[in-house]
Amino acid sequence: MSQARERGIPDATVARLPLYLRALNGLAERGTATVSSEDLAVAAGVNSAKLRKDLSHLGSYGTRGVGYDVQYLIYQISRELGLTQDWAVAIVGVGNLGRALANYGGFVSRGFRVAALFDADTSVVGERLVGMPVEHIDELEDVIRTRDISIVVIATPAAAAQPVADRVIASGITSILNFAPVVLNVPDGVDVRKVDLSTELQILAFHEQRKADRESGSPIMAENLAEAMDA
Amino acid sequence: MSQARERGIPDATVARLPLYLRALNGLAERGTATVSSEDLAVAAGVNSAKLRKDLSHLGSYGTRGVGYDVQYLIYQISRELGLTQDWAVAIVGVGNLGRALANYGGFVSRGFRVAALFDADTSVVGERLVGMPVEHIDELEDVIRTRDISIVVIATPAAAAQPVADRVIASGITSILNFAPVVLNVPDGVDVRKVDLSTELQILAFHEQRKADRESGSPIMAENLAEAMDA
DNA sequence: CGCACTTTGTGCATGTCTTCACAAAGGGAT
DNA sequence: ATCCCTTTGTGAAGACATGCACAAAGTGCG
Repeated sequence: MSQARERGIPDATVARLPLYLRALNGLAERGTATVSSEDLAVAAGVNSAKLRKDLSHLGSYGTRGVGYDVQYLIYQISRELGLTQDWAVAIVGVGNLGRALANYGGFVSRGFRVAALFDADTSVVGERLVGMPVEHIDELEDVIRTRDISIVVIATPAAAAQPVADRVIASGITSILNFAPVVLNVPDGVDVRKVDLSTELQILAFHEQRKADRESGSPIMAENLAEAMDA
Repeated sequence: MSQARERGIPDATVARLPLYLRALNGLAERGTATVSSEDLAVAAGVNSAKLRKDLSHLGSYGTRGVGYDVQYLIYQISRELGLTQDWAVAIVGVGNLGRALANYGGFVSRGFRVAALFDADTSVVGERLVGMPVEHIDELEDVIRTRDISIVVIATPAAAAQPVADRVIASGITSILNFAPVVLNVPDGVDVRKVDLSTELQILAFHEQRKADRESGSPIMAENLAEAMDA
């Protein structure tokens, strides 16, 4: 049995568990009862050895010669990720992105509940969205405490992000999902995850450029030497 | 000098270059002419040794005893990321998320231009957004070719994402930014980057749960829950 | 010029992540 | 019960990433 359930799941593994969970939910919907690491790995788009090692960090939940019980594995991963409880989430900033997030089905479905919406713009305050009224940012501290919010999503313009972060941290929040394109300055013990649209595009552009270079470009590359000389 | 500009910048480095670029742009706006690796590292939220090693992969652009010239470094990173040219981007799926993306200032500002918007819903087609009409998804292949689109952003519902991916790849696209919560199946040579809202939340929940466990919790409880589930 | 000071660029050690490859474990058929 | 087949869980090796610590390189002052 070894040290399977000792605390300390690698970050890289934690980052992939949601992926496995989604693949498993897909299988469950199609009525699949058990799945091998090989099949699940394909569904999740990873290498099967990696998948097995990842799952081994949670415990020994497979059956040799058979595979993993889909429902049981869903439960185990959900529990490990903390999705067997409900997390109350607040969204700050109700622009297009905030609306997209609020409407996003995946939020509500599994473990997360949008419990508050905030904006600084008084022409938006009062509007109802997914059954919730948009509240003024002045209510932030009160609402976080009274509604037991534990995760805050920042979807404000860049300039507003740091002040909002400071305020929610002062109210006891230690988990922030930041969509604003700034590096948030936070004290130890506060987790910030950043989702950045333009960063992702820039990484794509880098690879796209390299592909273009490879095709038409560098005379130094051996494959192209012959053609370069023909010209 | 050594082998600075040989091809092969580590992925981890590429992923951080956009971060440095943003920090540098912030400094440039405030009129800073040069910056040390230490100060830039703080602005970008990384370790200064890592920053220097990352930059060393691009070449030797610093001056010992002084630091880096802000404007020059901005140019060098931009060039490496391929931002000195304009990339025509198409957004497929004009729901709240698609609108948020289209309106997002960061897109246009630096190297990227929204050149087409598509949706399958005929009640959305024809609407104008950031000066572009929303076009019907049937036009996808034609527009990609005639407008020289090189990057496609998928912001559709989950079920539509794979068919859209298949079609854009058949039209010659090799760079996709996917916001739909599915693993896209693509041939070799096609780059897909995935942005997943619920994955990020789940990772936060994991860490939040661990913080809670550490304060108040018995580590044995989890084991018992699992057994209760078996019954 | 020479010296003191700053800051880069990098060799090296350390740590983390990935992948291979296989022994051990279970299922099912005869 | 025995054998064969499938599939897990993991030790070990390799690849990759990080961070320390310092020599080399530059600035500017006296």
